[in-house]
Parts: sequence; structure tokens; C-alpha cells
Amino acid sequence: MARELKASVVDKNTPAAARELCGELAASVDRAVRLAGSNGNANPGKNSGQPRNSSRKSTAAAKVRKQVRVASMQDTAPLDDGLSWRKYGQKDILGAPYPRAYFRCTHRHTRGCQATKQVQRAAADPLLFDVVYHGDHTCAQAPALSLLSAEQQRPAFGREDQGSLAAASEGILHWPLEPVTPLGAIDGWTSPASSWHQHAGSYGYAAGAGLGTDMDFEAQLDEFLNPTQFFQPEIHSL
DNA sequence: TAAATTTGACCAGC
DNA sequence: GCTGGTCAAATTTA
Repeated sequence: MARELKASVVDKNTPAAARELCGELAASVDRAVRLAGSNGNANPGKNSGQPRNSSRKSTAAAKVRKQVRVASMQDTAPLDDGLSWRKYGQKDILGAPYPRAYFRCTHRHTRGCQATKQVQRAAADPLLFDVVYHGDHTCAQAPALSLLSAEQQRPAFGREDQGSLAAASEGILHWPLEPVTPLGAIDGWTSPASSWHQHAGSYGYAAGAGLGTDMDFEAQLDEFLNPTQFFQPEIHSL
């Protein structure tokens, strides 16, 4: 649609500024689609989220570890995974430009849930976040992400492309998620850290909100680029 | 006022 | 002694 808009304004008496804006819009959409379709892996094989010494402390949380790489299209933060996390620490990591944030399950004390996760902005690409899960959620939270296998850990918005599936087989997932709210829970990002946690679960990619849980990503993308159901009636009514 | 975040301190592995 | 992970008091937020 952006391309069509751009093409439609080229040979008309459209102000140059408007044409330029349309061009930028088309380019921006192209970049977004490319990012959505890419595996978003700026560090193939890096596995940077994995601590060097996983057996440093013999806790129950060391039993299950899952690494997820979340691509954020905006310079804000990764999307929440639908579970309730409480930040309990942040550390500057040697050699890493961004600090690592430590989260544990909100119900750790009330329900004894030992799930933890570490979130760190990728060094090579600030729009990517390495999220490492330790342990499983034993509380009653919906198994949005942490309780599922890597193959099952796909957002409702869509599923990974082939490259991402390959990455998923390596325990790393890439998915294009557009943050809904700003966040500052991880590195010196200025917004209060509470904004992420307090919105936990509100994004709903695990709850079936948005474009649907079973829709193929390409189909969703096609639907998005060529709306036939949701927008067409409204367009006709205009 | 309860709940969550921040952040310096502490602990343990290497 | 260095580093990563966690604790807990202080602070902030809703």
C-alpha cells in the first residue's frame, strides 16, 4: 500500500515534501517487512545470553534454560512474554555495552515459583534483546512462553520464518514484535522500569489477542498488506 | 499504602 | 581478586 501510495503521487501535482514523505514511508515499511521476515540474528552462533558459568550456583532454576532473542522494531524494549516478572537486580557485564537485568517470578515467595530470566540488550544490535530463561514457572500463570518448548515458543502475532525456525532449533528464537509501551527496565533507559512489569500480560501475544494465534505469519503479513476482511467494509463505507 | 524498582553490598565460583 | 548472581534497604509509583 505504501508503494502504491508512493507510485500514485509520483506523476501528479503533489508537493515535493509529500512525495518525499511517501517515499520514506515506503522505505520504512520495506525495512519493517524485511526485519519481520529476517531471522534478526545479528550474532549467529554467539549465544551471548548464556552465562559462562551456568553451574556457578546449584539452584533449582538451573534445570531449565531457554534462550530467546527478541527483536524490537523500536528503540524501546522487548515485548513482555505474558508472564509476571519482578526485577530484582541489574549488573554491568564485563565487555557488554549494556547491563543485564535480572527478573524472577512475581509469585516466587507466595507460590514458590523458581522461574527467573535475564534480559540483556544485544551488543551488535540495540534493537535485539537476549532473554535467557532459567527454570520453569511452577505457579499458575498461563504457560505463555517459559513452559513451552522452543518450537512452541512462538508469539500469537506470527511464527518464525525458516531462518528463525533454524535458530529455534538452536534454542534461539527471533520474532518481530512491536512494543506497545515504552520500557526502561534493562539498561539506563530513562523510562521507569515499572512500565514493563506493570504491563506484564497486557500485550497478549500469548493470550490470543491481536491478529490471532493460529494464523500463519505470511498470511498475516499478506492480510496486513492487503486487508480484505477488517478494513474493506470500512473503506467502502467511506 | 502496597507493590514494584533501584542500587549498593554481599556471596560464591573461577 | 574479579565477576556474575542475588539480597535487601531505600526509593518510587499507582
